Amino acid sequence: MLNGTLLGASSPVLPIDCLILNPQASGGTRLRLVTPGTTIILQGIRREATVRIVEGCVCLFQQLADGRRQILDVLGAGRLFGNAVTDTTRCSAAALTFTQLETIDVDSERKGVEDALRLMLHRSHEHAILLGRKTAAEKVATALLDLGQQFARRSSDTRNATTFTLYLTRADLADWLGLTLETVSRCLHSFKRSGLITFKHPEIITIADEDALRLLAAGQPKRALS
Amino acid sequence: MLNGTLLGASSPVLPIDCLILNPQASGGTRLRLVTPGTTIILQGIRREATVRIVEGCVCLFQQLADGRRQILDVLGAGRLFGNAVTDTTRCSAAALTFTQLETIDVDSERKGVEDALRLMLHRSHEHAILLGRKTAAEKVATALLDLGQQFARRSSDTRNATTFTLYLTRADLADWLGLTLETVSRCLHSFKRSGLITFKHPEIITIADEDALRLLAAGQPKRALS
DNA sequence: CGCATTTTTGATTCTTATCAAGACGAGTGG
DNA sequence: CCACTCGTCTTGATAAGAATCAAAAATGCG
Repeated sequence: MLNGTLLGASSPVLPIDCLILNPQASGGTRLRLVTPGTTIILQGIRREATVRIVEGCVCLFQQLADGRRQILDVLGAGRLFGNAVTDTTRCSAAALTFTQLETIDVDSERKGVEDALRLMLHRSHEHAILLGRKTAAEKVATALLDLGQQFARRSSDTRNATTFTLYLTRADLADWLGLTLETVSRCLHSFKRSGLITFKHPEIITIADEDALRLLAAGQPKRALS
Repeated sequence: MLNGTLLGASSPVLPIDCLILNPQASGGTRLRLVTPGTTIILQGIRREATVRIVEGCVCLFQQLADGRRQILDVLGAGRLFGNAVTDTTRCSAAALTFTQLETIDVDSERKGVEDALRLMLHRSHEHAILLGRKTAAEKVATALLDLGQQFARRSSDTRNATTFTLYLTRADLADWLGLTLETVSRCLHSFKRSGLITFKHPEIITIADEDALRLLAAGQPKRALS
């Protein structure tokens, strides 16, 4: 386990921490704990280099030569990634929080792998319409709903408001949504002022008015946001 | 075969011609010819509703409630689509030219279906970085290279210039690239003026300087385009 | 507490969208 | 054969949304 190995330091956004996971060489160990900011490299061309997220949050991303980054998906507990599901030669994965990974046996979990692949494609298609055809506010609203669903905490709250930890920074959100971090920040504050969401700490978000957020995300006939 | 059935006429961009392909009911016929503008509906929840493009061009697209459209992929000969590969409840397919489709047997072509699914995901990821992080010129350049590869004609040309039929209109290109048709038109003319491409008819494109186009598509250090 | 990072906020610029005519081409019918 | 029409494409003027640039505020960490 080579945590701290320097790799791809050419880009400012790529974290220097880097974990090389080689399921073949790992022997008996099936579980790994990964620290935030770690870039996960799955070695081995074979489909066996595939893991399941037991707990935590991982993002899949791709980069252009000049450093522009696009986050392709944000994965929570239960999601799979690796060679059986994604082309790891083209895209990388990074842990956004302390994350526990479990190496899986692709042959005995054939069905799970296929479902993961389909889910990945389906989410990718949804992401395409978001990137290509939604406005900044619609993008951020869509992202919040998605993350709320994937990372919702057990809420002891009065209403059915969902609260979740935003493992992504504003810059990560921007790279996911095809925006800049300033625009993301402005959208979030606009939502806050409008009472759609609430947050005291910038990474603990509560969705206060899910219906309104859902309308916004779907591109409702525009109503002014303050 | 119900060619001409009215369906989804709510949207102005959706063609009124519509073919409902139901592989189960079709009996022995395996080949279908589809006319340009036809929206292809693959019936049946089962994975069997899957076809291979023998010849022609099909686009996969998705729409927002208010009519905004995002083309997810443009498929040429050899590509598969349908329930085994894409979620047909969420996205539709439309023929962009006379297209011959062949119903395939998903069980006997297990490997081919899996490869098609992987290709679809890979292209979707490339598309995401295009939509989210590339400029208009980079988007159009990338699209031209992709289409040139998929739809290249046998060229008896002197140089290694590739010529291809652009089955997509400017509006289609715009919906694929997350732009407007005017911006697409302006980019194409800018490329023409710069000598990267050539066209007399707006739908027959010749890539004159593929290397330069490739640099542009990859986001080279910006050099002014006239 | 002080430093580094992230986030917020403001002012300004720039890219691309929008709006608005024309131009071109293909097909139609007189 | 030639106006006429329709759809697509081109081109220009203007507007809007988001990016960029810049700096202050908040947060977290050692």
